[in-house]
Amino acid sequence: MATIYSIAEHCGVSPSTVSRAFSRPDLVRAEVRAKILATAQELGYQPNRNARGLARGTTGAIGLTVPDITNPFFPPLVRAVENLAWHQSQSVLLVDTGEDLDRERQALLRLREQVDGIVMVSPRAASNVLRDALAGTRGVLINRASRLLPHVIVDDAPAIDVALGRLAELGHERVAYLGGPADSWMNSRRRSLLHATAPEHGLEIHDTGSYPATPEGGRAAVAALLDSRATAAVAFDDVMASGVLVELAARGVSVPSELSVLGCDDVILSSMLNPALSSIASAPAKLAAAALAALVDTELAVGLTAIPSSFVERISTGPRP
Amino acid sequence: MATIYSIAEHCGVSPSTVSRAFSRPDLVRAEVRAKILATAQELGYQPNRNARGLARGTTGAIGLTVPDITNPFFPPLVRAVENLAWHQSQSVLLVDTGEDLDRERQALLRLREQVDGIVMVSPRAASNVLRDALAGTRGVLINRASRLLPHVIVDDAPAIDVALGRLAELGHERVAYLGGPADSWMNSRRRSLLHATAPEHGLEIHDTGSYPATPEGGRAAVAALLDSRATAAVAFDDVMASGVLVELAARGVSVPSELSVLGCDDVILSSMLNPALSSIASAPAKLAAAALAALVDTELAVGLTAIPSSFVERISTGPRP
DNA sequence: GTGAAAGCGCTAACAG
DNA sequence: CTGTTAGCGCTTTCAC
Repeated sequence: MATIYSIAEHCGVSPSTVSRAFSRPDLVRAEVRAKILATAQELGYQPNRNARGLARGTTGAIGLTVPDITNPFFPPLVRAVENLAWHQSQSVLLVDTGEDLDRERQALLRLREQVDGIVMVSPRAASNVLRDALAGTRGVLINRASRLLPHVIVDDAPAIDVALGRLAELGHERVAYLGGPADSWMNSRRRSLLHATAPEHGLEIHDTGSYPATPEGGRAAVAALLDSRATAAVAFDDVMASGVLVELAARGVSVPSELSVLGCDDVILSSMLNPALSSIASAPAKLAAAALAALVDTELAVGLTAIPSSFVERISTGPRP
Repeated sequence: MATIYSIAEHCGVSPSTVSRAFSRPDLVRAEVRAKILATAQELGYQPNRNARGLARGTTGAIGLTVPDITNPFFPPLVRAVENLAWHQSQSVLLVDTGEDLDRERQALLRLREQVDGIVMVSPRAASNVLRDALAGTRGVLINRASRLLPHVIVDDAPAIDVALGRLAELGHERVAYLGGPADSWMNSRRRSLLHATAPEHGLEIHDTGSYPATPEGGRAAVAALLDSRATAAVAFDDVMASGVLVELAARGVSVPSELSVLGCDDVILSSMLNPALSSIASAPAKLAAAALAALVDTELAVGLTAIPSSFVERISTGPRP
């Protein structure tokens, strides 16, 4: 394997010069540098990251923890993080915590030794636990406020405002909120935004309770939804909403003519459903970019970056029956 | 930060003893070991992986490249790989190549320096390019045969046999195959399996051509499908099939009463669709396990591990109209 | 500009 | 069983 030594020998210079040619090119005479880079190329040299990391105290990698990559909300986020990291020559260490708080903590302990910073999606863990597990390693929370850690969240306010406005325009008066997991930060957030925004549009919000953020959760919520006499429903996320659509179809309730349904997150899935789901869209690429920025920007010691969401109207929403 | 030196000092032993206490516990007297482990715990010691990697020539990480993690086929696979790796104290470096062959090659060059082995999902790249980029680093291909690299593929034969048998039983005679990307290995494989298996069930396969493996690809395939006068259609994958369902609904063709539709891969999505999609299921967890095993098992120098698939019948398939 | 030398934290012979 | 001694490949003063 090519090392700076083999290159040095090849070029008749010292290893330090080769090292400089890569890390501080300006400190090396142009022709020497050119020669070094050329033979590096030729020998297929790739710096050994362990060695570099050991010497520099840095790793060239960032950690990314998600609760369940199988949830369609995450892949676009992971993809965006990976992409951005790639372009800054960083690698991404991914860990799927399986919604297991203890495993999540373990993962942070393990990751913090091998990365320069960690992006965490953790809707449930107590943030002091996270802070302690990080032990000084830079960490950024996604979609979760915290007084202890920098965080980046999608701000659903604008989209919720638009969505409710649109529902009002369509003649709806009573809107049900099909809640997600009670301990999820985004769930509380969405619920309170709905309640806060509804009056401005002359709408009434009816809470149907908390359900798992799964298709089954959505199906289970339908009974309460039908009882509520609401003419439109907002589900905690699109995955739940998919279950709602399935269950409504099974019960012969047609969407949107008898009932309007909207989801949140606008995952890829939403446009594949039948009827295509109207949704409150987060912007995963922006979330990722903000998170990565916050990982570096120490100004933002414990700050918040908010990414505005938008409302995507498809065909699961229509006029009040 | 705690190191083996601080622990050694703390315990009045030499650094090497501390090192052994972790890597070769049997070589250290029990009480000494206990003391070391205790103070390690107390000091919050975590071995520095760069140092360890440098000294051992090993990294404790494996690479995983996927073409597009946003495709629902991949998250369960990624999850399974990550999970298994976790339990063997390995980390996973993920890279999403964005279906870009050149970027994929770059990624391998970069990864090979920082991992002990690479699991690649690469339906298109020439396998000699992959082999060269690996430059000796152990690499395993998923869902793609190769004479140059060890590989693990799902063997669709059993499930296709069952599925076609079932279609025959339901009275179908003419089945359309809605092909995926022409250069995808799995696409050719599925097509030939269908053609090979159909006669045994008295079925005729009609190829409708190649389409992108996207919902739009599926929608686009519908025209040819309807022209084909087939009464059942197998799509290259579930994502395409979702588009087929959408387009059929738009055209007022009802599934399964007028046309049966099946997908491949059985991604999570499939059960959320309306009607729920019958699908030829790969077993991502088994794929992952086999791939990881193949990464270690040098016996399997350039071998093949086949994972049998199964047929999941939902409600998009029914009797011939 | 460039080289020599020390060291990042850990492992792995090699002696005892 | 345990300590001593070299490195692993790269970065980084400090001289020249």
